[in-house]
Amino acid sequence: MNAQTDDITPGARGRFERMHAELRNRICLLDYAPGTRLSEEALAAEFGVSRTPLRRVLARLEGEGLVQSVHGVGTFVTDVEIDELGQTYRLRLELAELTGKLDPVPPGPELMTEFEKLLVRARKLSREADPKPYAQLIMDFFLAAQRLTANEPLREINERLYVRTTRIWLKSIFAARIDLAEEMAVFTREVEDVLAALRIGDLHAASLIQRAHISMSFERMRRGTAG
Amino acid sequence: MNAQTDDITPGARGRFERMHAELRNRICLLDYAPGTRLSEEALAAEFGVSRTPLRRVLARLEGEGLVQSVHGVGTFVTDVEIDELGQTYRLRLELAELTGKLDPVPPGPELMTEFEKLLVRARKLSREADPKPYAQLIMDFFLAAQRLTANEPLREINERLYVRTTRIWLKSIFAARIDLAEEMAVFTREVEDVLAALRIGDLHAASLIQRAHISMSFERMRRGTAG
DNA sequence: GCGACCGATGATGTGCACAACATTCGGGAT
DNA sequence: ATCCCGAATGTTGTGCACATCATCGGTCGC
Repeated sequence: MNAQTDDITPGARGRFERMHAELRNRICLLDYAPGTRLSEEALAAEFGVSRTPLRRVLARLEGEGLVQSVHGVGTFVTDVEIDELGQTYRLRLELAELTGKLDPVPPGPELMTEFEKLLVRARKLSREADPKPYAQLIMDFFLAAQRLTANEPLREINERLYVRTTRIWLKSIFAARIDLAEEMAVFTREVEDVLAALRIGDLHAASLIQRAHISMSFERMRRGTAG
Repeated sequence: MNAQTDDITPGARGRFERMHAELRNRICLLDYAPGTRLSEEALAAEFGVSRTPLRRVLARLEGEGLVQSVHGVGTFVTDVEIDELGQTYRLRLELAELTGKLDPVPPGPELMTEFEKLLVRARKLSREADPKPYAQLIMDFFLAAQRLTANEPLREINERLYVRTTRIWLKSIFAARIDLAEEMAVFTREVEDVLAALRIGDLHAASLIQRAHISMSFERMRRGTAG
């Protein structure tokens, strides 16, 4: 997810980072839905390594709360129950606002261009059966917004909570109860509003907008899942 | 660090948890100072296992930012430079206050008793050459304060940031520039004030007091280290 | 027929030998 | 004397065989 993740670092460390990033992406983009069993042997064969280094990757993912290994049964992509999801979202609300207050970094022209491209992508994205483009767009927007703070620990924590919750939210969205087109319209509006705030240099406002949208999107999910 | 960490869970999971907790404690209590090299073979022999499961523990610790492994060189206890330390402390300030606002849990009589015991320990603790009792007391106070919120993700993140920073702070304290007796007097005052706030049921005030003390203690460390 | 037991099966966990890598130290050419 | 190269050493990383565990299905006893 970080910038240096996708480069072609040689050696053992590079292999580890690439496998880790790849598996995390698959989990976040719902290639592996919550509950899916991950075969160590199959993944090891796919990446062309033995089980040993792959298991190290899985151990890291387990530390991040994305998978859970059970002796003699398998390693499964974690799911998150509604209670903990609510706690996490309430925390993400506050952290989103902090992103605009703690070590804020005014966006340069290239970052502004990136936000504009994200807005174009959001407007173009039509109804799709595959959750992947949605997940990718929303994650790219999240990552772009992360660049508005220089506080590295805050970014790390934000990412940590993001990958644990958004895939669950995305899964709920596609589970049917929620109107997908409306959800994307709301998201497009969020990008527009954040972009407007950034154009006048008000980072705190941008973070408040995101805070509001995180809150509302969770509320929509909660209502859609409950009925 | 959690309650279920120190129980005697059998099987592979239990061994892992126990080794992990033990090594984390040693790092946090400065048994292994920043920069120390950890020998996989020696630790494996000590715990009576082979290198394989021990390496899994080290991988977890690396994910938590407590150690770093370098191929062909060794795994070393991490140090934190002043810049990132400042970022982390600024973040911890905000999170400390959140602990009083997000899912607050009024302390029961047993927790109040624990705080009172901590106050007694703080008052008794005289000048010592060994940092361990100080580290243990401060950590116990931190853990007790964590029980004032039911927000599990917040607690997890608080702990994560705590273990990464407090050992560095403690190391600086014992590096000489800072008056140890005065530092402990300030800490005792913090426990007293938090206890007073809890007695009248004002959890937000308790969190604000802790926020203030985190800020001030970092400032004292910064000044002591800079000169 | 039904239930309990047990063996087969397939998964993760462990131990060990070896590979890859970085550092260090010593010897030889200049 | 100095610099460079390479072997020796010690470390983490990898591959593989086996141990341990949970699950499932068949079979035996009742």
